Amino acid sequence: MARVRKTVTIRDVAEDAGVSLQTVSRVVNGGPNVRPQLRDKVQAAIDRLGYVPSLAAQRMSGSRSYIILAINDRERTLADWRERRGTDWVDQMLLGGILTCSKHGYRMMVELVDTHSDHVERELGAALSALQPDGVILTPPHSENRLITALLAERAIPFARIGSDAPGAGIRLTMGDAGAAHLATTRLVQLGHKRIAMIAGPSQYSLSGWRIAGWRRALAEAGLPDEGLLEVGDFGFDSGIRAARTLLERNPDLTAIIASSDQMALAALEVARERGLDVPRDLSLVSFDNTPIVRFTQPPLTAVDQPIAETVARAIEHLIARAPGAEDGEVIEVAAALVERSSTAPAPDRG
Amino acid sequence: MARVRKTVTIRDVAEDAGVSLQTVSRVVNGGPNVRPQLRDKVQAAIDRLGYVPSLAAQRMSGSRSYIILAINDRERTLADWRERRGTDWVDQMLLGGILTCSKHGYRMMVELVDTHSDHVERELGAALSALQPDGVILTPPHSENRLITALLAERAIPFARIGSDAPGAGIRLTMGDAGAAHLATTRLVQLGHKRIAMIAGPSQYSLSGWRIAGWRRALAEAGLPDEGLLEVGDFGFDSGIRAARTLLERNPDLTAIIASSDQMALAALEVARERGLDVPRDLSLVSFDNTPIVRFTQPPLTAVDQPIAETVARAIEHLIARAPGAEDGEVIEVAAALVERSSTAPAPDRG
DNA sequence: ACCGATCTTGAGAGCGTTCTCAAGACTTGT
DNA sequence: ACAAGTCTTGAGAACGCTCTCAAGATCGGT
Repeated sequence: MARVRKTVTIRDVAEDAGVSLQTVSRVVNGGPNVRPQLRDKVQAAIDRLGYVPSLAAQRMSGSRSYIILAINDRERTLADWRERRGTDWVDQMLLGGILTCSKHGYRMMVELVDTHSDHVERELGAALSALQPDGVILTPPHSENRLITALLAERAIPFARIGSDAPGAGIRLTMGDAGAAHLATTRLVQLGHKRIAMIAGPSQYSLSGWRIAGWRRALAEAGLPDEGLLEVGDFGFDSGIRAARTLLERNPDLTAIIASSDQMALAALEVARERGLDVPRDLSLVSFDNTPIVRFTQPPLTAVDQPIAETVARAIEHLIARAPGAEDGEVIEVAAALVERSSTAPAPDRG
Repeated sequence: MARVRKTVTIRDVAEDAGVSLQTVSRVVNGGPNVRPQLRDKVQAAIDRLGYVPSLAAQRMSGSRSYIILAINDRERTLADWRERRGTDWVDQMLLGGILTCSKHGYRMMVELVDTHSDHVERELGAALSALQPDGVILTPPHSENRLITALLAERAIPFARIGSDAPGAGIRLTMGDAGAAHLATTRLVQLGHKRIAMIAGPSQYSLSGWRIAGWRRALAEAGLPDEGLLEVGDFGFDSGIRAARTLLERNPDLTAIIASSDQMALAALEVARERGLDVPRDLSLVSFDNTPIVRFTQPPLTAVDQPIAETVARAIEHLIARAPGAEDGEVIEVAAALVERSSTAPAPDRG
């Protein structure tokens, strides 16, 4: 039986190096005003003993908690997960978060919260009290929730809102939704398409509006109409089926669809198949999100890649470093990219 | 400007209820020996004030940290993520973990560790010192790593190893790999297949061996040969391409392949396509993992669904509850299921 | 009623860290 | 060489909680 090793504390290091606790603390935190010689001696002791400060104790002593909390929607996450749909937001956030946090000595935690329940405040409040995070990242639809932002403001916890339009406290980040929709639409225009429809997300999401705006602007610039070419879904597969059917029935001359989620794009692909339309020969398709599944459909889908991980990374850096310009109310835009695969092609020749 | 609310501490509750800190603590922790009347009074104060204990303070005072740490391989996770391949392990673990943890008042954190670097110990040691988790969950290949298990044993941190054969400390959990491979193979035998190949994972992974064993046993039971029908990949797409080509060239009468990962199954599908073989008419295909992508291929793949989330959930419950039978060295088996889709069919008639 | 055992409650220390503040060691300017 | 700063270091309190231990309240048996 190996003897259980006692935890190495700051006191052990102080004794080993023959200095006070305070000096060790200063060295650990890179504080100023420590003579180089002493600093080296302490650092040597730290390395030798393998000392790492206890997060809990650091938090206790009134300094930071070194925890960033990401809030996700429980219902949607669980549904995605249960149906093995791919929990894109969660893993993208988590990875972007973990990487960025660890770079700065922070940790990321994910909290699932019920958006629609009356006790959002209660649930979130409990998490905040327990964890006392140094920052919170809100994704849609939580980033649009007034109750939540008010709660965070009241507790003076810095937070970042991703994909929200609502003004107010907190840094805001967007993933260039309008620009991406504009880009995708313009690309389809270049390919000769004249009737380009959009299946949008629900209107409660600010990003739905941005995408519609980008699409409209591109159409207007090309002198193309948008009447009858917009349908609204809920990001899910079934809503995509309904929307795609409606669009294709109403517009016999439709040659391109932009869907506001991969699931809805998959649904559009399915509808095309059931109507005997070949993608991309008869119908071009662009989706939003670029989750792993769209690479393996037949054909692989052209998609707008949402830079979730990068956006979260940016959010975290502002949160912890209070990076220059991290004023409340500032808006940071991370650009999305269009990944062209095989679901887009020149418009069919209507000879 | 709303006034910033001060954190509610146990002291506030004690004052409000007119009792000592200790009594509040007992109520919060469900301690024994508190008169019902007093308990109710304290509970009322807790509810009124919205008190939630600080995790950091709890940890400090020598009790538990209420943190479960899951260790994942950094390299593999990052590669999966960068290529938008779907980080199945991460999100499945995370979700199973978050759900189970929150049910018991715990939190889950994910740590990415370099398996192949010499400083695994250093990296992991730092995480353990900082977080002081109450339990650690190890997935392959970390669950097979002696250095890691020794480190955890030395620090007396309970840990669970998923998918490892290596004896030693810690609870072990498997996802019924042998059984699942046996099940899949038997199903193919029932469909009339006589030449059933396997593309296995690397031999360092215990689960590779288990799957091969299950496959071999099923073949033996059916009186079928296994010579020349085994190829080894590294779970990745490219290795699957090589393995599938080799198998099909070497065995002209091959009618079924079981791949030990979704990526390798996708590769086999690709190879079938390039050789003009129709799946499932000419070749049946079964994959392992059942990540979201295999539902959207053409045809959708029959797959062994790895119950990662459930396994993690079980691991956590043993770790925190020290559930009955959580003896070190115990092995818990969670059964995997076969999800039949359209990549399997009766063996072609060799007339 | 009385004695010992058991319940219930509270007081005080301690967990590992950082914060505040004060004391001593150097500088610098004259 | 002396006063007035500036650096460097350390002592002690504080953070919010649970642990240990002791004191008072209550109970059961005679």
